[in-house]
Amino acid sequence: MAESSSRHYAYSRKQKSLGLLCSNFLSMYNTDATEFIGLDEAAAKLGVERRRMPRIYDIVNVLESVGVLTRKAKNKYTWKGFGAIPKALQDLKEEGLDSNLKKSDANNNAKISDDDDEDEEDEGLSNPNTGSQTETSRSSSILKSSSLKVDNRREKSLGLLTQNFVKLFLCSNAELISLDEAARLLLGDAHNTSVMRTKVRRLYDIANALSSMNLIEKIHTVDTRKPAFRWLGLREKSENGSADTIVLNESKKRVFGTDVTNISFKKSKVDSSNEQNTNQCIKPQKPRKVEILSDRSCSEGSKQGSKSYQFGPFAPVNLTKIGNTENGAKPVQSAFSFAIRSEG
DNA sequence: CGATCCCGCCAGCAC
DNA sequence: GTGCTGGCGGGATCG
Repeated sequence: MAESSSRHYAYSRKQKSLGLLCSNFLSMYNTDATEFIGLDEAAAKLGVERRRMPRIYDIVNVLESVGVLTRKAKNKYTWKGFGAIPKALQDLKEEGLDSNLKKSDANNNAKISDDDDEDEEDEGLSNPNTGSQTETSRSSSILKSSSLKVDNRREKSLGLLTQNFVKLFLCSNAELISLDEAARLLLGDAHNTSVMRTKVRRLYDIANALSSMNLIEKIHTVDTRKPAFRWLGLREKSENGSADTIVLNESKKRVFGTDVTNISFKKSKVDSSNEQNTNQCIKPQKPRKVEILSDRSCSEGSKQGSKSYQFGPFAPVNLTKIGNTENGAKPVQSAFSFAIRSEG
């Protein structure tokens, strides 16, 4: 139905992309009338074949990680809506910061060069609102050496990876994060290509889903080949939203891999095949124009007073720039101890 | 068993 | 051509 207007080709991968599917999913359910969601029903309405059911699971897992959904039972979810995102993000942020503080507490607070990057407990990653918990092995101590088999899958789940990815933004002063650096941070460091590639692959899925929610946005730098993602969070823009200009001052201009000297903006996927969606408070896929100046002291912090969860001036530590993104790859000190997990 | 969903091959597509 | 993107589905795991 209704092929994309920009290209006249019959088939385009973008029509089946995860991001578009996520947008359609949100458009369909982003109404206060929504209460429960059945996955079979959702798949049928969205025209998703049985074979591509895993894509539905992918989306749902990402949405659940930011509080939009809550798994109720098999094939059944409760719709929380975008209004639940701030709380979920706040919890995520606290978890991330708390995890970092505990980690660096042992040593002096000056440096964080932790030798052992495999001791961190995985609690603190439990999902925020757990009305009726059935599992959540909250072993808040080091006595979790028995049920490794069960936790192993959870550690690699898309949902957990999503939360850790979001924490990267919430708990750091980084303005932009590329998927490579995110993968490197989330893995610890120095991994073989295979593991990295797999992790990056998952991050693509997550980033696309988060982009469709406008929580993040893709940015292309002119220097490097690789793009990065910028955290948008929940910002209430004027509904007009015409050519918002966002200015980054000098201090925020640090990226994980690269200097942000010139940034060309690029509108992420977003095609027009998506028909009219409801005029809710938050609609997926809004075009945005961003311009980044070289240096200009904008109003620091306190972007919006009413909302919280914006970048704090604090930030853990040493998330300064890495030397080079290329294979010279300085192993960044793992400031995010919550995410590090060395499988083996 | 069916429901979930992790993994990574390999093709599409933007430079 | 290079290499970033990401559809796709096999197969492992869960309940």
